Amino acid sequence: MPALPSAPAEPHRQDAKPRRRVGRPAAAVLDQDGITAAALQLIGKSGYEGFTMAALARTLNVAPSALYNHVASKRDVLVLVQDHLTSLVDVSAFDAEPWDRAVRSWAWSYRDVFSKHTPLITVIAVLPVADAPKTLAMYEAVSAGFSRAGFPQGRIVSAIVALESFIFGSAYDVTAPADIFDSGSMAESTPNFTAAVAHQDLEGYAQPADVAFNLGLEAMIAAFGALRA
Amino acid sequence: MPALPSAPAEPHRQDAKPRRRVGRPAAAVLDQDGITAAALQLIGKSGYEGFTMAALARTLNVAPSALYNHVASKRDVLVLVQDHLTSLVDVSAFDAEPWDRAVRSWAWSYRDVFSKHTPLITVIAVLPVADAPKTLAMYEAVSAGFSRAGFPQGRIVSAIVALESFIFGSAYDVTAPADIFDSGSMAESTPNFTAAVAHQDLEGYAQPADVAFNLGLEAMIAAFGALRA
DNA sequence: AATCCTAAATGAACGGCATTCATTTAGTGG
DNA sequence: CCACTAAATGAATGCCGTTCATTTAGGATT
Repeated sequence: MPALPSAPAEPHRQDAKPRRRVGRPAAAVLDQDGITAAALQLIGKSGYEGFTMAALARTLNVAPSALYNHVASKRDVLVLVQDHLTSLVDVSAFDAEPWDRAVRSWAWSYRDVFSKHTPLITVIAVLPVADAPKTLAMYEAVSAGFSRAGFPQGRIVSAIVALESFIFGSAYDVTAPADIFDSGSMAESTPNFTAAVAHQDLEGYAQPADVAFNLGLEAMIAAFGALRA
Repeated sequence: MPALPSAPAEPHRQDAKPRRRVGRPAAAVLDQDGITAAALQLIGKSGYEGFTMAALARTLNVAPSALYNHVASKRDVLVLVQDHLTSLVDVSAFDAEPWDRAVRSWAWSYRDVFSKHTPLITVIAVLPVADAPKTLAMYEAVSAGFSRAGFPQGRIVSAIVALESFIFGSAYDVTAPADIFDSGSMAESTPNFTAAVAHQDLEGYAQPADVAFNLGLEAMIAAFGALRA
């Protein structure tokens, strides 16, 4: 949905002003923060298959239709959850550590958060930052860190996007089944790949997904680090 | 669904043997190839929102329930489509060009194919290769190319997975709205990021997504290239 | 204190969805 | 010609997100 300059009285707002309006009815059972918290808890308990508007309403002791006074759609709820989760991503290292360590710490944290919420990746990957203030705050912290480290300004956004793309893809990878690369009955016809799978070096990591993530992340850190002034 | 060792008479098979069984009824209106082709055409015309089992059946002049004689679920159809699309990814450069050029050509082709089919990424990213023979064939071609180029065997799979993760994430990026990084009213509170967006260098590319993809891909090619013997 | 206004909750509907199943159809091997 | 069976049908199921006319209840206005 692009912009809508003068939409009159939209049912929901992103910035959680503490319910002023003019002051009329203060006894609302529901609000966006409550919905977000309940959604997060429901997803944790039932997963994304069990996350329905009806189930969400049930945990809030409310009729499903009541949710639509605070949220325009189920997708809206997912956006709220996504933005909350992004606030859990650790950007603190950008204030305290050298650039490469900060990127490493941020990237692992980012991947870990969303590997438990891969269905949100389709939402976050194409969501305008204006609709997700906490996500925007993360970008601010990261780009400030890049700037401070002498990263050329014209490439900051591209570098962040490249890292983020890698992070999202790697988050899926975490959830892949352990036997994803078993060739099964086709092993004879794929000798190179089958051998590569059999001899994969785990490099001390517990999960293959961690090895691949480390490999790609270090590649980017090394190459991007060389761009700094 | 994990393995099912002795499932009796499963309704569908991946390898398209030319309809033998014993030889009874040869006049089937439907088969997996026809379903795949029709699905691909329907998706092209109506997108993934318009892709329903009912709509698919309609294009085949068949009742929706008839599809279930050849396919166990809608997800199964998506797997068939995904595997077909993967066969469109260009791996030919691995036979004809040096490693770095081959990786570059393969990665751009892979991203271009799936940027038009991002809803399939959730499927392909966690799908066992045994369920997708053409996808397995792609892995074979790529890992053979890595092997021939002197890439250490223990890291071939991890390197491919890292590249693939980046490719999947980047495919989403292609579909992002042009104004995704507009901070809107929050611009004053995010000066570093807002400036980085304003001064982003497009480096001659038509799309910001291409700049980021190039940046990340070249980083990986450079770092992985150094691992070769 | 009585009235008005309005945000927010309700419950019944709607259309669409994937999927199931009892039944019918139509070729083929015996 | 018969028996068998894969494949097609069409009705039914249950769930989903969402809409809407209606009711409720608390602060504002007088």
